[in-house]
Amino acid sequence: MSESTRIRVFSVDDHPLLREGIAAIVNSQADMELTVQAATGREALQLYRQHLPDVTLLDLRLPDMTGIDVLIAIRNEFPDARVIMFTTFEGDVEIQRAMEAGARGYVLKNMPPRELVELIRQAHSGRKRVPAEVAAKLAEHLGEERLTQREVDVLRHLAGGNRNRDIAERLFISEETVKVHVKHVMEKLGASDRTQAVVIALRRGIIQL
Amino acid sequence: MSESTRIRVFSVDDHPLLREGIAAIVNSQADMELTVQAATGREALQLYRQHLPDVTLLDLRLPDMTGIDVLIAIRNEFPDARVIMFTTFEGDVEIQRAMEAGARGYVLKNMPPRELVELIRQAHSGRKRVPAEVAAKLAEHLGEERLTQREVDVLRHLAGGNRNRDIAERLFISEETVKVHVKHVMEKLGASDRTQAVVIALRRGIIQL
DNA sequence: GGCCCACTACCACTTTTGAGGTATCCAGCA
DNA sequence: TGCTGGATACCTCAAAAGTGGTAGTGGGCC
Repeated sequence: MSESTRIRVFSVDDHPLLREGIAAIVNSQADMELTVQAATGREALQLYRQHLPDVTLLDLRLPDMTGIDVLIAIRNEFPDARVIMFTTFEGDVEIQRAMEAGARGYVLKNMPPRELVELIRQAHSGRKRVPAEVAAKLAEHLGEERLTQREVDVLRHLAGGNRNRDIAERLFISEETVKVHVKHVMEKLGASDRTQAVVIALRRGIIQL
Repeated sequence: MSESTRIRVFSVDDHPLLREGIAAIVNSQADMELTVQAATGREALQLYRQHLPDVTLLDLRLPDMTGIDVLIAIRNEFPDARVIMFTTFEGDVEIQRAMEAGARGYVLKNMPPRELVELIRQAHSGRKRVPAEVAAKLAEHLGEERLTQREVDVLRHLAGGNRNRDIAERLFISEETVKVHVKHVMEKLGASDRTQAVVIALRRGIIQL
């Protein structure tokens, strides 16, 4: 296989040791090479433009911005960009948002190297695939109504330990309206009280710690 | 430097790609080598006995047990074991428990490779060191009273969305006693309500999602 | 023996939450 | 145009949470 047909892989992750591992695995394959690496979102955007890689492995948590935002920015400029989200986190909402933003895959970091390179090949050839494990997470909450922006706002304040009255003040609405939002949040998440709502939201990737 | 004086490193982590990265970095050093790897706690204990490595890099989150438990088990059998905790998580309570259990270091996974190998050398030569970043986390809550076992029990039930009455039933105590525990938890964590107490506890590594 | 601490328990009281319901306004859509 | 969904608001009422204080019991420690 000639140089020019190798899949050029771009790795974006703030863990140097993990990038080292990716480099080792990718470069051990005859049909691909790790062309360039980045540790932050800003760096990722800049280097993407410079190198126009074939496949990008993108971490969800970066020091300066979220992987989702990087993904959106890249696909905004380059709609054909083939990006695989590569992360430890498995909240179904994060998976869903990534796929909606045009990710070609969503892989957990504990994935065996063999499967990772296979996914890189699949993403490169245009297929959109996620491992069964990830798909299952997504399927868990398929039919469910998702939270509105306002509800997520209220949820974040809940996590901060604010009383309904305080939330009302901060959002410039009445306490009664806050109660309505809280009620809807609990209903949609299947929580029995605000505390459980926050825990479920954290688990599902709706809010972050 | 002869073969026999190389630092023999043991890596325990359920992320194959990260282990790959550690292997690459460690083996690139003249004075150390990655001798053996494990992906689970059970495996770690078994392989430790077989290989008696000089320095162990131990992940905090493993599929079958916590890294702390593995650390305790190892140091129970081999009190001189030199173990460095190696993890993404930075709750001060987890750091504290690891150091109390006899860890020689506590390193975040986003650490630059150069510093990691330096820490391996330091741990091997008997020094107990943590990076300033980690030490700062520890210092944040130095003088504070820690939660009792019972309080942590109650906290876990809080996170599950249980009412005081339900917690009382499950722990076979009165609801009034539960209230006392909840009050103490909130006081010690500086939380204004049970929801914030749970969020703080998650952030500090007192409970897990 | 005496002391401290964790756990337990009960009482009284206020504040906050959560469950009902109804209703208006506005924007987007069929 | 009429319908729907989201955000807003107000009402009532019961239940739960949170605050304050007092106190017994058993273990461990000086």
